[in-house]
Amino acid sequence: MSTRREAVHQALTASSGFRSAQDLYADLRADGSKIGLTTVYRALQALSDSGDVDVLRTDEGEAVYRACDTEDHHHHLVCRVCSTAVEIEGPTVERWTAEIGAQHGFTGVTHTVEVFGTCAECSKS
Amino acid sequence: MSTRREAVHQALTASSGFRSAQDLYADLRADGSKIGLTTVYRALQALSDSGDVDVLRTDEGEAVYRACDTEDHHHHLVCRVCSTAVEIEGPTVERWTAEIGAQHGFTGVTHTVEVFGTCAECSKS
DNA sequence: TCAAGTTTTGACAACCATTTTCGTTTTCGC
DNA sequence: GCGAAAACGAAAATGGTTGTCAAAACTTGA
Repeated sequence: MSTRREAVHQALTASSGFRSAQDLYADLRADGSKIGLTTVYRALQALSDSGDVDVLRTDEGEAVYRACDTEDHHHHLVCRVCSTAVEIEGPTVERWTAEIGAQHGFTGVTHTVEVFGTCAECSKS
Repeated sequence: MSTRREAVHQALTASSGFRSAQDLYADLRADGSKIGLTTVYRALQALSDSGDVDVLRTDEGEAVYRACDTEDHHHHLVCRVCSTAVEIEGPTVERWTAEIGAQHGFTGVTHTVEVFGTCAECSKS
């Protein structure tokens, strides 16, 4: 893993939430790095290809990334104020989606599940 | 509801799957309509604001729309080949996501759940 | 240590879906 | 019909993301 890719990965790990490529670029530049925006995109592409980071799309269509603890299949509970995310697992949903697919004769069934809310911290204000 | 908006709504209803604004624009023009791309976007915006159509984002970040039978909260089982979608409901997921949120002290919990697969028809080939 | 080849990088331009702008056309109430 | 208000559409602007390409950095073999 090249230094630049490491830097991007580290910048991501420094946050507990989902960050956009532009966010990370701004962070890195603010830290004095001379990294280019193109390289940030390339690093994130590579990291997501290798399964080291998770990607999802905001309602506005922007791609946001997160360095998760586990590489196993999981979902997220995301705070819509501070964007902090908690990794969640759930045999319940896995079973449910598989059943739904089977019931309608679908094969190769996969799913996307994301839960949003306001975290305890942010709920205070 | 204006004529143009109706035309867009109808074009959407003609399909059982999710379509992008660009798709619908192409369809309408192919049918001889002189509608403009801007108007298609405006119509879709209005339709989704009023809850008449559902929106979701593809992996590429493109917005796709669907005219669903029910206006109630529901999810979709989407064929990744022909994009046909089946509307699904599930007390199971609703309950599960609410519990997950509560467990972590999150308030105002919502969720997005989409199931993908290859439909029976498309599985044949 | 040095030169040639390979990989990585980053400035800039290109892309493409979507939004804005703005002048024109259509619709509607009277 | 008439005029105000809403809807339209062509073209330009926006903004995230990707492609291009020459320069910089790292490898390798001698």
